[in-house]
Amino acid sequence: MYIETTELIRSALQEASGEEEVLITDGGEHADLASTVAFALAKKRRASPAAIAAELVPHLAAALAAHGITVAATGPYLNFRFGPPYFAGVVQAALAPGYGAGASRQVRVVLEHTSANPNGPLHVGHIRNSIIGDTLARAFRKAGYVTEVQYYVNDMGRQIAIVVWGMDHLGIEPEEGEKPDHYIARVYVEANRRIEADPAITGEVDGLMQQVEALDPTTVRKFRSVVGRCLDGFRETLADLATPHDRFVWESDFLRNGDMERILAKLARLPVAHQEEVFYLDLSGAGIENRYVLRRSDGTSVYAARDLAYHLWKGRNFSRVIDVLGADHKLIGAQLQATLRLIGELPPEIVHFEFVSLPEGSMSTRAGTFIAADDLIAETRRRAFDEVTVRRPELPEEERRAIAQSVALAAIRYDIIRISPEKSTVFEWTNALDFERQSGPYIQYAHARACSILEKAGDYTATFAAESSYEQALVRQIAKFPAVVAQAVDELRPHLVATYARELADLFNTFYHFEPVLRAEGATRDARLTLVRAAQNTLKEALETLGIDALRSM
RNA sequence: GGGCCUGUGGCUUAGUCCGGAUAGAGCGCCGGGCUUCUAACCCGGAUGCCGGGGGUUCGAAUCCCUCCAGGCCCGCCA
Repeated sequence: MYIETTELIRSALQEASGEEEVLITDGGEHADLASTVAFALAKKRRASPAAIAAELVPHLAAALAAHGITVAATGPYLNFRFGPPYFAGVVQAALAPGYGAGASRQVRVVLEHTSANPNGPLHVGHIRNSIIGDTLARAFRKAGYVTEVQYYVNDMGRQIAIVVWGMDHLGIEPEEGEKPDHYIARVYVEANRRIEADPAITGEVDGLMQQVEALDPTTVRKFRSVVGRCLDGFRETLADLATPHDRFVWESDFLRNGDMERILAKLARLPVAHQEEVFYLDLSGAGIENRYVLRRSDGTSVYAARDLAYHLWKGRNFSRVIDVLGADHKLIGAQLQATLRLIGELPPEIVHFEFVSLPEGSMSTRAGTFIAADDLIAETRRRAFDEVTVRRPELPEEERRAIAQSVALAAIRYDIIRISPEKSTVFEWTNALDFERQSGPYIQYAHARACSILEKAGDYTATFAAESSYEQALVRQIAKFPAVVAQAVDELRPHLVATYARELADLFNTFYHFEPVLRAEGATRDARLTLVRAAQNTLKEALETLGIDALRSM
């Protein structure tokens, strides 16, 4: 309704002004929609913007009256107000299950996120990747795209070789009940310590890497075992965060199936290819001065070579390829894109997010200075449980536990997704554990309140009217949901959904605070209940797009 | 040194791509509201030369130039 109405006004403006670009902006408190086209026309027509605006009004009014839209000029601004048909239409649309979805389209999208090295547990930096990626994937699906989510498993890198060396030489055993990824981190940290003390070990690690590249069965088995164990740990964490993957793609598969050799052979024939000790590409033609090294002097391939094969495969099997990567991958991402473009393959669209650090400095798996996602989840659940127990002591423990789990997930996901990806952040416990305004639980709470009102209401007749300014403000926000989903997808900015949901909760809270629903009578009661239902459904759809449970009670 | 990202009240942040009407919000602070639909809530108040400077424009947080500060990258790691 919002999108359609905007288009209606756009064409009316184009018609009336003769301009292609009609400068539509949000009307704020002045209007539902506004246009500043009069400023642009002022120069051409050598008249004052206000006079031009006033002159356009009758033409616009005539064109839009049938749709219940009124027009007024406030100085140079053309202000449009949507009428009762709009408000009624919005509420009606918002009652439908799945509100906000775009028309389903036959575009296959592959979205890669997280893809952390399996050398230690996921930490609070990694899960920014998971949460941005997963929210984006949910938005894509909501917008109507067929979306497959993949995790690219780096199962043959140096880090893994270091863990394998540690397994063979250090005799570190898992502790009772220790998650495998945490155990592997201990081995990795200790192995690195040994390497620092005795650089000769690096030679042994190199040997392991050569053996795995040569597909030596024993070495391959060792690598697989380490990676598989770590991944088992990741899967638990990712399940806790509700950031699932449809497929885990193993890097070494592209070595085994020959894809990597094929693309390297193809690239070797390019004029930008150079073989001096190492095999590299000169991408200065694409504005990238750094050498893009694909093969070491000992003949083994580097990560970038396998990644090229992986992306070639994705590009040939999907019509859009999206990667969520840390900002530290910007250079290698640009090199990957440039190379694929060079050979006429589909390059990935990359969403980069900036670093998460700790107040005391940056996080490092190797140094053991990180906050594990598992610890964050456990602590947040504890806090949430205490909170639920204080508020709802009458509920059985099992139910409080279940609510706490959803609340904790909401707090964690929202705390991360609300921030624009390009902003670097510092992880603070107090922020992560905040369940008040501008938090996930705050939005969940608004939804639960709506559910509670509806439950107590019993039967009512759906009635579409938005009388008060509180009701209208709420309807205006409800109307924008489909546009917000579409925009989040178009611009690859999932945090727009987070901002939207919070504003929706704000407006709903204000509305029901001032407008009694259950105590209203007759048609007013019906209309308010209908609006509560529309708001509840929109909140639910928005929360689910954010990967947050829309609790009916909390 | 070069490249990319960021700089908005004490703190966290939306808005910046696509320039418009008094820059939104949360935390914290001050003051109010629970015999009334769950107070994880609501209402009111104080706090901003939108990093500095220059420019473009009728109009700049938003575009351009420049300087400053912070983060990241510049590996035969991933």
